[in-house]
Amino acid sequence: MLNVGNSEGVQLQSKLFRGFGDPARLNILQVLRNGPMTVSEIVAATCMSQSNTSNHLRCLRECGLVAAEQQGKFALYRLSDDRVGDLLALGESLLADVARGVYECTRYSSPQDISAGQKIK
Amino acid sequence: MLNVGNSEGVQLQSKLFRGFGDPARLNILQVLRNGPMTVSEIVAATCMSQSNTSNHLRCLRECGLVAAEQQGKFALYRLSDDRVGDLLALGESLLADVARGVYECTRYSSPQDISAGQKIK
DNA sequence: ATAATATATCAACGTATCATGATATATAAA
DNA sequence: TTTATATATCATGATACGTTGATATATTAT
Repeated sequence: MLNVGNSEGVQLQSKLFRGFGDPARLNILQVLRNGPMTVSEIVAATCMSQSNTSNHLRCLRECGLVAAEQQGKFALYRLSDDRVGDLLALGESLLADVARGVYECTRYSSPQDISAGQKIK
Repeated sequence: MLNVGNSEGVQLQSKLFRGFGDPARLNILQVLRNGPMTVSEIVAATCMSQSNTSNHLRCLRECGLVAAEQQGKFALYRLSDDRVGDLLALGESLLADVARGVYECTRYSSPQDISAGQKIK
């Protein structure tokens, strides 16, 4: 029953950033910077499965990071706000200077990097 | 600069954003916006345990989001780059417009809100 | 009508991740 | 020296998360 990040603002903001913190969702957001895309196009661009893409799109849509527009049997998704792209750009700018540290960070970090590395036993 | 859109760039950037996506780490980053603080001060400001704070500080430090300076038996932490604060500010700005959606998003979202939060009445 | 296409939904399982708690290290004071 | 204070480390248990795969829904074509 710990109260980590007890402030409502921190909780909400962490959920917002979590939208950017998952590789699959970030991948979707990045490809949408090129302009609106249908789900099929996003699937092709990200090489993710259809259900996985749709699952994450729902999350991104509910969180207001992307917006969807139904067009016949297609669903056209777009970044909902310029600041979403701004955040991605700012993240890129920052990453350009801290990339080495991020890459080497193994604690509380990306699972793929750990499993790809040597196992310690 | 990074070629975002490729999978490696997305992986790295997702790790970067994950630094902001955890409530505990975000809490630390937010309090550090007020200026450099020792670990004890961060512990007091965030109401987190000492070991938990230290664990997350290590991650943030290794990822280059914060910098530490040893001063006697104290360790003074600060945000490493202005863009870290910029990202937080931009997140707040965006959140001001999408907060309702973020709050209601239950899939791929913050665990504390579900388990510790009050049920819908 | 049926079939094909596009997207959404959701349960379930494997695993990454977090907080804890004990311990280690280091510096400063007594 | 011993004690207190400050911070770091790390194994571990609990659980939240993401992918998969099956299925549902909806629209368009035949």
